[in-house]
Amino acid sequence: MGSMKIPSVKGTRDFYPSVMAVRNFIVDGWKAASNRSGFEEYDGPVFEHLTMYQVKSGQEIVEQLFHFTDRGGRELAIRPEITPTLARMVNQQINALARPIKWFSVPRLCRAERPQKGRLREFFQWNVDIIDVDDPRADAEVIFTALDYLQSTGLTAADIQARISSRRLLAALLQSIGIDGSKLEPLYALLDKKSKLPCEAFDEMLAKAVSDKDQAARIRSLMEVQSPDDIPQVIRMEEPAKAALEELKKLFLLLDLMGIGDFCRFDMGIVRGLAYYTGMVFEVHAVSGDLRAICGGGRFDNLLRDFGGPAIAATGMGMGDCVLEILLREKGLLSDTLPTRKLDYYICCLEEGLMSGAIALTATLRRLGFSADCVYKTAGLGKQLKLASAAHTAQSIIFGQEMTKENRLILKDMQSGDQRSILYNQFLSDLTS
RNA sequence: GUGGAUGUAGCUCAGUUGGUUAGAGCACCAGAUUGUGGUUCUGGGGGCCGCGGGUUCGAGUCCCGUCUUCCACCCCA
Repeated sequence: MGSMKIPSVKGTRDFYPSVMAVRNFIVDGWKAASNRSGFEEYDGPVFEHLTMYQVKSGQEIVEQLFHFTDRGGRELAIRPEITPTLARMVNQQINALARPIKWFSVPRLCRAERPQKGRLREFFQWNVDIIDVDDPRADAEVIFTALDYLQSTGLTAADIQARISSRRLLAALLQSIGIDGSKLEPLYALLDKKSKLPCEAFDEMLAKAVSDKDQAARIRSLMEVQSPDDIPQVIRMEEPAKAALEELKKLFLLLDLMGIGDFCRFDMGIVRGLAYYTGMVFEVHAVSGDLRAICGGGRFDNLLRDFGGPAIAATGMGMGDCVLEILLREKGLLSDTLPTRKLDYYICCLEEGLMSGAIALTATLRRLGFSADCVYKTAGLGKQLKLASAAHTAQSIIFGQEMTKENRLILKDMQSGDQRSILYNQFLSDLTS
């Protein structure tokens, strides 16, 4: 029992300092982009009542949750997404919160799925949501914020592309073809898979889902449409479809206006598996390679209502850290030598008798707001400067014979290598002036 | 949940038809250098060869099981 080696849990990562630096690099970028677009940060608990995740999902999803019973008999689950928490929090204070609400979060999430490329059991996911803006402006801003971040990492329109469609438009078109409203949901799941399936396999599955051959043929030609403008040539547009199409066109105008038109493309094949989307849906994909989506989202106007609140519009997106990190690495946009710490001063001490002075100066520097560290043991200067270098310090302070004889310390700039001696008291007063 | 591959030092990997005491590079530590870092050279510490069982005189090597990781499927909030 005493000498058991316990392995890490399947699908989890250990964030050693060098790995943590990468995670921070990503998360800091997310937060900066959120701030640029005017989002406020929030967070919730890492576990919630299990039923919260059963509201919108079936039994299969519940099997992919880490859940447990607490000592009071409560059925709880570790959060697999933060959107239900967002809905709960917003509903709880809906009358007190200033609207529109623009919130973001970077929650740590867990899903009990089998790990594979770009998917682990514990991960981080950036979420941005806009609540109570029933206008394509909000959809455009969500897409903009995601693309603004991705551009800030150095990715270009040659690397990534946002594929955009509309659930509202798709639903209206399918219904005008004659598909019954109750059949829409299973059809969404099938259409969402189209791009991953061979043509024949898709046709076969479509034939099973839609028995009417004429309907199936029209769905096939609808899915081949390249531009929203071509839709009227394939299907006669009725009023709901016309309105949805106008809304989608307005969204693309806004994306052009925001200067990200090059990144955005209409794609009838973007459906998203989930039932709760009600309008715009989008995914950002790497142009080449076979990575899963970097991020995805859309409009879900029924969200708050489904969680017992008022019917208020909402739109948002999520971006996970796993696929993103793989892509950034592939594109050479992740340095493998990100600093794990940065110091203003590192204090080297060459004589045991000077150590108490070095300790005191280190503490003084820290209290003044500088980052500072000091050797634990006196040693050769070469070795101490090596430690200073490893600590990524801007300057080294050397306590040596100059201190003993003249009360002077040596200040060495680690970038240039230049150094000068300065009276201890002068150094201190320079800092505070 | 299903299928395939994988596992040797902290990391990346060698390791002959099964045959002495399991190797290299990188990383780490020390020395060259008792007052000058990122370079170089020399040396050192580190291994239940994933784990359990089996075959064999003998297993890192062959067989079975199991776990991990990776890949694909299911799913994808």
